[in-house]
Amino acid sequence: MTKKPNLKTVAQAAGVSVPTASQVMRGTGRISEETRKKVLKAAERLHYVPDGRAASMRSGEKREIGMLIHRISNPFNAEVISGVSDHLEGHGYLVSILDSRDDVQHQKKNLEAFIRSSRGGLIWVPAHDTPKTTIDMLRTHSIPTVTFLRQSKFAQFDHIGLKNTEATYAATRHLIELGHRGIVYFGGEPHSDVRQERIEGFKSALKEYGIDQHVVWDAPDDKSSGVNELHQLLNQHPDTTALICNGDMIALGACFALQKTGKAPGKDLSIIGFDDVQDAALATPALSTISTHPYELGTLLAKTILDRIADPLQPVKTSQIETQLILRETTAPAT
Amino acid sequence: MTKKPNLKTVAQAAGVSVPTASQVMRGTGRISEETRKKVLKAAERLHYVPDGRAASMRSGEKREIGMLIHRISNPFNAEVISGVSDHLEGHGYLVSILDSRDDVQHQKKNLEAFIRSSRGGLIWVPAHDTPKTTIDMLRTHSIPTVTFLRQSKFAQFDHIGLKNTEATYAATRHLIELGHRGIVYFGGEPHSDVRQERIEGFKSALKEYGIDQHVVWDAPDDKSSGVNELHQLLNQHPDTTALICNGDMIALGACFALQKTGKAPGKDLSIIGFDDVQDAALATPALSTISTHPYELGTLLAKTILDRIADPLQPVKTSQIETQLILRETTAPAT
DNA sequence: TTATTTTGATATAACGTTATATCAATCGTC
DNA sequence: GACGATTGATATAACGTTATATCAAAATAA
Repeated sequence: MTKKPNLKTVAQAAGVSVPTASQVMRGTGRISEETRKKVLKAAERLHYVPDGRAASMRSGEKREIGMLIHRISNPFNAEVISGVSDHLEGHGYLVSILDSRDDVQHQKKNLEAFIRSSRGGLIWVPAHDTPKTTIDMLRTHSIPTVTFLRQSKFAQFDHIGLKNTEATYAATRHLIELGHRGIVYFGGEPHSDVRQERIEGFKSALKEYGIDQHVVWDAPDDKSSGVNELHQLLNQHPDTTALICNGDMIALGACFALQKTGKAPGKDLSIIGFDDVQDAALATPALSTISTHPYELGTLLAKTILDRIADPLQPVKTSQIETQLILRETTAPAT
Repeated sequence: MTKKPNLKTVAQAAGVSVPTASQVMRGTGRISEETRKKVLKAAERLHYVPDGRAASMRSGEKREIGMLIHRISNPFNAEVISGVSDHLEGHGYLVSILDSRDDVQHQKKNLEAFIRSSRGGLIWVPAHDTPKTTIDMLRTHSIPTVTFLRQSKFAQFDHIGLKNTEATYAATRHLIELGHRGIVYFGGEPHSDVRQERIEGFKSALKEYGIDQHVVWDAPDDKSSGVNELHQLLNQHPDTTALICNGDMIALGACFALQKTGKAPGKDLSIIGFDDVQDAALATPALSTISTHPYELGTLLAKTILDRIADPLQPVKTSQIETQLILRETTAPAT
């Protein structure tokens, strides 16, 4: 087993100096065609691959961007990742993913390791209740950072969010115009800022139509919680005719629970989800929902962090992604 | 904005030499309590974080393990990742994920960047039709590598797979004992080795009971393909009474398609999935399926790569994870 | 011809760590 | 009180690159 080749090995094999070999590998400097070929041939023969650590340490360039997100298996996030990767790989970056599991302890550990590893930038969904110390740690090391979905309370990072308030406003308004009055906001954690924005839109639509009272039901954003909590909700608020859900998974769970009791989503209870995951369109009945544009969000994230890296001192930017109300089979006029 | 602190800064602030500061930070060497405190205080005050690149380059230790997988959003993979991370984080490693999207081009790019970045090891699901050149690249740089799920044809890496053949053998046998004779293997790509193993078990069970003829139906492993292809399958093979599916998603798709025509999974057609994703238990009717143990798989992967790193020359190891047939509501005696 | 620029390469130092060797000072031992 | 052992620190070099400065030789200009 031969030792791992480095520039020195290559240079010796090609009969040139180390800096010359370096220049050939990077295509910089003034190099004659003859020596260029010699070096490339030697590199090829030895299977030389440059050591990114050394290169990065000396040049200061970091060719890797990290994403730290709350749930890696979330299909929405997977689409965002695709958008980010496609764009950044085109610019010569490697994109790697860390999973915080929405847990501040994991997140802290990950960020510490992240800082040690000296990556070029961070695309981040802050975990719920991220403490100020964690933010400070990032700020201190002045790492180019863009957050998405959730915005940190404490620090000024570039941010790209969804038009949450507009989205639920439009959805609620649509339900009201279908004649619904008993509309409940279903799902999400009480302390979530994103959810707060959505409830904002929900409430303002109700208010606009003179409905002052509103019901918000807390529940985790997954399918099983939709299944488990629906009946409790309906028992406690029997005049409910429609749900605005905090996510598609809990909405689909609610659909299942409803069907189990012989009732039909749409006909007996109108349900609107959020995210437009693949299953939403495939479910029976197909779920009405709010579509965001995760791939485009990813592209925008990539552009934003490249801008931030290019000019770390520019003012902080915030943008919002448009959403779209998609009406399928789980929404119908109130009876 | 102050410059990023390094060991030199810290050492100066504490009035000691650089090596001393280094030893304090790592807790090695002989250091008096007094200087230890001085250095730690200075480090704290300056928010010092060591540069992992430099440390790794000098010491040869790599504290980061990469996972390169085919679909990051697959819930099965998400569980595996949890298992790997929990174990390796306990050993001081950072686990980062790359997504190959099951595309050999993406995979190649990712691996090249991976090699440049000098990580400590690779946990890998090779993309379909991974070419020999890609394998050779990995071999040449002697990166500790463990594959899972899919085994490379060309190279000898440590590998952890599922007991695919046993799993489908047991499932098929169960269906036969329920009286089924028209059993079809549904889903998967023709050139998949994993699938081939599963078909092996399927066929050998049939053979054991004197059923020589068998039907295998190719189809992508997702829900929509289950929905779309079921009727075609049933038209072409009207005597089908049971399906062994290549994955839960296509199985759930088949359930939906069946229900849409007024028939009932279990009663009119027995269906068994593979993976036991969260939705399998929540669906109506609940899906009978084969459970693998993704978290345990992850733990085993972590242990395996640690062993490989500790002793790169030890013989290649291969193991298989047990599976478990889980009977829910989509399997019933043949009528 | 001599002076000047261009070409193609190299020498040297630096990035931020850690491994190894070394060293003075303190300690214990007989 | 002379000797070796231990303690607590440091000097030096090395990891594999790249930035900068330098330099001889060839080409061009005056």
